[in-house]
Amino acid sequence: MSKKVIIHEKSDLCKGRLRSVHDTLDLLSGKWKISIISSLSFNGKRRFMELQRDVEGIGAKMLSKELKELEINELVIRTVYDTKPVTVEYALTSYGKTLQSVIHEMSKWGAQHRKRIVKQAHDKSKAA
Amino acid sequence: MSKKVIIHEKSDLCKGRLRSVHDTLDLLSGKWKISIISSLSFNGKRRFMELQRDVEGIGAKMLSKELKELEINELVIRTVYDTKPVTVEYALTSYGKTLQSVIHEMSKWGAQHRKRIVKQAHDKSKAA
DNA sequence: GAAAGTACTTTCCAAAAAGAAAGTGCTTTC
DNA sequence: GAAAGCACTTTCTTTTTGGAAAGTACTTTC
Repeated sequence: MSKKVIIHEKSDLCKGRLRSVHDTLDLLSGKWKISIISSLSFNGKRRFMELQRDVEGIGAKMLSKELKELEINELVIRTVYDTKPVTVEYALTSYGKTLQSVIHEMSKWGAQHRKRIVKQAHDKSKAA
Repeated sequence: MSKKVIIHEKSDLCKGRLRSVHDTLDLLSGKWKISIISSLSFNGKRRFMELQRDVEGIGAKMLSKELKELEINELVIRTVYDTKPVTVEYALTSYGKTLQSVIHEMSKWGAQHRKRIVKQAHDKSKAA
């Protein structure tokens, strides 16, 4: 159950930073993780089906796989309630919330990049 | 030549942030981009073969593909010198350098995450 | 008692990504 | 003139990823 914690191996001094960036990147990559984290961060606790409805387009298999990976990395906790039938709730851990600074930086850069690309496209169409 | 600028479509208000994060993530994803950026950031200008030696394991096809994507997104400039045979140099653009804040956040988080995971593994082996 | 809902897992398949190897065209070095 | 270096591209094969559909098991509602 613990092999999905991807950690990159390299020896050099300067390569430590590279490895760290890759570790973070791998944790967030895949089409769905950011959307899942975002829903959890916005809504607090969420059940499987709720998440599936939040994250449009995701199938049960993918959702279950992504949640497992997030759980292994301790970003998300899964709580099972002994009701009939069982209720399962997912939530960000407080550790998961520490990712928010990273996500915020990415969001800021991404927003500004989009503006740049759109402006560029606009300028090009003018030139023609 | 300009279709590789990946921009996600979604309508909602809150989804704008999601889209921005995905834009950034897509730009940096793939096994090699971060390593290429890192070599360029450390060494300044670099030629194709130098990069291939810097980034261990990368093949010519991948290197050329990744460089093209970075170029399209204006993170890297490619300069051809009219020597015989031609000399080609790659370098980060000043815009490319603006990514450094994002990369730095990822690096910080990744380093601390690794510590956490290693400590956890250590604690577990003790308990056994 | 049939349908629908929750929480998944399993199987099967198609598409995409990645790597290995060879090829191109030109030049300098031995 | 053979070999090797630069900067790639092309082709072919393998691996990985992702999705659709069905299945499991249990329960509440009509």
